[in-house]
Amino acid sequence: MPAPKSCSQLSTLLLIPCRALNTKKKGDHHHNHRFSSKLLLMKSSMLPANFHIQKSHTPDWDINDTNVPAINEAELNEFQEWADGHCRYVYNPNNEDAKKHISGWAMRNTNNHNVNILKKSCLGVLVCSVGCTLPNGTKINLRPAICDKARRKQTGKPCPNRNCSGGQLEVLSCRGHCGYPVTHFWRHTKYGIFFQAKGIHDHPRPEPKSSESRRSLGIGRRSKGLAVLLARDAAVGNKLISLANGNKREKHSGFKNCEILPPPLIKDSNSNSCPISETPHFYNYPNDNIYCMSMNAQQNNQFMSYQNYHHDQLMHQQMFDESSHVQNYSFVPYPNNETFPTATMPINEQVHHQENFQTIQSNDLYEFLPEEIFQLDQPIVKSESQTFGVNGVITSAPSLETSQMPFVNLSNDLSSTSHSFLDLSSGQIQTNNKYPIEGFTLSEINNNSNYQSNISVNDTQIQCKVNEVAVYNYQAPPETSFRPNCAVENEKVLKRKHNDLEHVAKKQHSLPFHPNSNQQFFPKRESSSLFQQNTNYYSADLYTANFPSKPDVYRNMEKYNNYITNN
DNA sequence: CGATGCGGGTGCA
DNA sequence: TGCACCCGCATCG
Repeated sequence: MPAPKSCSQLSTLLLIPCRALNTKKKGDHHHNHRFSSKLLLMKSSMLPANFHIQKSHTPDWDINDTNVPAINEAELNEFQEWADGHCRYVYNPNNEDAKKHISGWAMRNTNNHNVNILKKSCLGVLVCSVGCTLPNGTKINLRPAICDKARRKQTGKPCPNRNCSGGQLEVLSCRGHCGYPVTHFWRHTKYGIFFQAKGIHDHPRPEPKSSESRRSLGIGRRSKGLAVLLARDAAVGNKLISLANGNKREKHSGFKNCEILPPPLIKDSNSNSCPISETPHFYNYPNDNIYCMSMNAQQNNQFMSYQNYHHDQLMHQQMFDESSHVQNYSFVPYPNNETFPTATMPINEQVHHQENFQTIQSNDLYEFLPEEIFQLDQPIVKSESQTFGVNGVITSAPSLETSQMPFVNLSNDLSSTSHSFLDLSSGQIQTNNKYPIEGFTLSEINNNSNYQSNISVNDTQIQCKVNEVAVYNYQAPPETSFRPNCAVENEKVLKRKHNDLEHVAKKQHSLPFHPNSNQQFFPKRESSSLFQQNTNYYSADLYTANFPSKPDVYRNMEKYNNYITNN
């Protein structure tokens, strides 16, 4: 393994107890035997953003332990509304939120046939089926109803964004735990309310319950007057929150405190969780990393938006799933320097957790006209001049108009003509001047021992550009695209992705073939003179790769020709 | 009406 | 056997 480069900036090597990363399912004996009692040497960048080692004074426990430890009052945690990642907390038994098992995530009760432990699973988030964009650039991220019946009523309803044409609400399900929904466990003892979460949400946050009530006031029915009032209220409120609360919100964010803990003292052979690689780097929707829009936090117009859900982007997501572990990582000093001073996190984790960014929930923005937004305060600006810096700090807002499938803007440098890309069929990073691939920095790959075996690259940090897209030589999911030693789960994930793609395919129903490469692709609506013409395509080979039995569905040269003609 | 919790039951691995 | 998930029921606000 080569010596890490630029460690001070990018990563640190850490010894992590495997149990700290959670073990494999019981049935996966191979994994258990191989990892459960060992230490792993890992790059910190490969760890979840919310990973840090618990302080030693906190007792170890697992929610399924026969006996959970007694907890001193001093060891109780503050309530985490947005707990994410594998984490455990013990709340004060009198904490009202904990008593109600509240979560910002839409969690529904799941019967685990254990009267002592309440189990809940995440329902994901309601999104627009066409991935429309609200006037302020955010996406629809509504809270799914917990009740199945009510949720069924929600889905299929017209997108509440009045600027959306034809979109319907649909559930973006959570698959953050081995392809299954993230689960929360609650257990009450006289010492405290024990909480444990398994999995990392791979979808945007839904609107919190607190804002949900607004919908019942009529916003959802597009009652403009009230909606504008409430939207105004919401936007101002968000600004005020960002101003007034500052770090305070961190306490409730799940960003700061979410921990992956050392193994329980009482080994629980029944515990079910994913192995080390269950991080967004491996298979979470990597398009969390794209189309993130944020503002300068110090200008009080900060907000975050996932922008990540669009059916088009599922394609992109699939493409990037295979290389998600080599996407741009960012270096973020961990809030608690005592415990984990050099944690790194990918951008998407920042988006998940960084509370410098406020979420404007879409329900606050029904009927939200740009001019109305701009009347509120400073405009919610999108700037193309700002960038995602090398260290991954989000400071840019990719153009919402010019890029049909926007990417993280990684660079201001638009002059580069040489690009590297990951050839998934060979596992090799290749360089040419024709087919760049976006969204990762090669220095991360270089330093990544987990994935380095078949990858050799220059020590050049390649940064790709907004609007620049790659013909993607997709053949088949490589081994490294999934969790190592987790074949069963990988298969599940693949199956679900397959279903996703099928879903996408039905909606897209046609993709053209690239005239020169015989690959399918997503055409761009607008081509930029900055880039070579041939790079302005999204490959869709993965469609045929995933649906070898029905390639015809995606072949429609006529449509492509029409497209070329019209554009 | 929907959130929440409980629990019987099924299918899968 | 453990887990995800479905369903119905009851309670509560």
